Amino acid sequence: MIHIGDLNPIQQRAVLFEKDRPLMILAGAGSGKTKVLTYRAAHLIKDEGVNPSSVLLLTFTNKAAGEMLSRVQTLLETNYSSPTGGTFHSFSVRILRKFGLAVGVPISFSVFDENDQIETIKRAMQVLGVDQKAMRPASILNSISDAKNNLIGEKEYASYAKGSFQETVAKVYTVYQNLLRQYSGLDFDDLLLKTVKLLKEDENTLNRVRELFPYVLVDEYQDTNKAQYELTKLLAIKSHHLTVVGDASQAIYSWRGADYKNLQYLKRDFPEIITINLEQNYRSSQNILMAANEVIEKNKNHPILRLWTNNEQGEKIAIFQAESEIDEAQYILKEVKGNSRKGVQLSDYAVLYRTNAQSRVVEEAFLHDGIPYILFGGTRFYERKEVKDILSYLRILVNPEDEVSRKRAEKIGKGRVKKLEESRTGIDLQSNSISILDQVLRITGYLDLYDTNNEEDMARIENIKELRSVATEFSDLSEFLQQITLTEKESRSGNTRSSVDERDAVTLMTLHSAKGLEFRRIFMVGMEEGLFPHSRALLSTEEMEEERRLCYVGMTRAKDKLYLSYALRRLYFGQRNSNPPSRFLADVPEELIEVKNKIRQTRHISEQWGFDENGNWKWSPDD
DNA sequence: TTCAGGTGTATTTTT
DNA sequence: TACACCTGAA
Repeated sequence: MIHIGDLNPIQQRAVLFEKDRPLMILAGAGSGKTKVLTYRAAHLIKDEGVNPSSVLLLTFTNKAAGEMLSRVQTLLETNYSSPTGGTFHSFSVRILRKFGLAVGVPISFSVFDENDQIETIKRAMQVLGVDQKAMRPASILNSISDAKNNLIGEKEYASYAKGSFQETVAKVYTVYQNLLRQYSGLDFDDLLLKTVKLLKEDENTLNRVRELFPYVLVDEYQDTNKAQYELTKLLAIKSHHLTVVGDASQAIYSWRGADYKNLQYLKRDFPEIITINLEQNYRSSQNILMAANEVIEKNKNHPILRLWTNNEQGEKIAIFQAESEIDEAQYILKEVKGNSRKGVQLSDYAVLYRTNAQSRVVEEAFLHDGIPYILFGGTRFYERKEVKDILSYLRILVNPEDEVSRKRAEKIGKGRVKKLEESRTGIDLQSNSISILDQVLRITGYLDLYDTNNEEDMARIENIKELRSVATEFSDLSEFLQQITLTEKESRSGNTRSSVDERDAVTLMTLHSAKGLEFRRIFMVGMEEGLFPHSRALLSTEEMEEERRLCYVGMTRAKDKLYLSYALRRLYFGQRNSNPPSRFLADVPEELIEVKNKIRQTRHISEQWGFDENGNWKWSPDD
């Protein structure tokens, strides 16, 4: 038996719940959802005798997948092999490599990332003579991606298209798909789409895959899109061996096609599904939890778990009214420095903001005072120029049809591509990825482009070395290329900026990237109408609810202390604005708040703003 | 092939 | 304000 003594009774029930029945675990923030899911996987294997490789764990990020697998492994101890796990996308790649031919997917397809997609869209627009200034390729791609996420193919889209925009999209969509076929390329969305298509159309494969993975466990189910929903349904509808974990209140990716309603749809497709709610929170203080509850309660369109905790009441929520964005940053600085003397570490802090552009002011303040920080979300490793350059060489070797990569390679230098093509016959594509990579570097002389005395160039060379070390992990080149496009790597260069001890640093990131993480002390900055909630969400109830969920996610990251701040005047994209304080602030109950700035301590903030008796937004700063 | 200068655009970004 | 992208000239 696996040891479940450290779980609460409800968690235990979820872990031990009968294995042949579909189970939906609604798990609030900080309620131990990953713990429950990993324990359940371990329980199936160790106590129920399920073959480890028959257990399929699906998530959205490689990081989360990796962590789940290693946690299961720890629970199982050594004499068990690992369950199967990964992201929906990497799982799809594996299925398509093995069985994709049945729906016309070549084994060595290229995986097109967003950049490649845009390039292909541009090409399609060129073919059709669509003016790229009149219609932005990115917004066309958006519509196409949206359609794909909802399993709408180009023909079906064309039949629904209304108005000139959609009609153009429909045309581009068709040409785009033709180009992808020509290039032997699948974009991110196709990976899911084609896999669903394959399982729907080819019964042999469906049965085979069901045999291979009779037990399916999915984390963060509120983030699934239609394609992912269909995929899990296809896998589990017959066996009923499905466990999903999710929380509608933490759904913040609807703009990428995610639909928290999939949690409800599951009840329709699996009528015998049992729901277990995990509502005890182990992370936050009572005050933080109460405040977060009040904020999320305003949402009417989805179920809301009422979290509770045995933790201490804790400190009050600090609200700070800054004069400007610079003043706001100074406040953070002062607070961080003040507490560091009291034994609070820099790594206990995270500063969360709605938009990336907001990081700059905070960075400047930290930089000026020599406070080390880690900034999340720069250019991703596999999107760096030098990495993509080399990958484009490799991609044309594996898949000569890949015109997007060819174009990129030719931009580096036509001569180099020519040399590479001439040597093609001398390169054994069956040999190790790393040896092929080294041959490519030698043949193209790519490294000559960089000057070892130049600091920036050296960083690029470092990245290439990093890429080499990843290549050693894959023997098959085609598999290497397909998987790494779907993998985010921790990029070490250029992120930490300080000479001080690198391990202890404040974290700076967007609210979105904070999901799933926790910190002792959280600053949420820019709590202003138009910024957070963002101006784009102001007109739509749906989007406003998502902003509110985002606020909830941010607040529930904090264990001990939550700081909310806003600025009376803010310079944003070269414009000076005066935004009213965020409506979310007004939802935090008065008795949980301490107002940090001296100026307006006399008057309680909720008298200054909020909704008036007619439900209209009001704001009256007293100067 | 390279680079300077003009132009357009700026929400979030798991893969 | 800032920067990615495109264009055209050298």
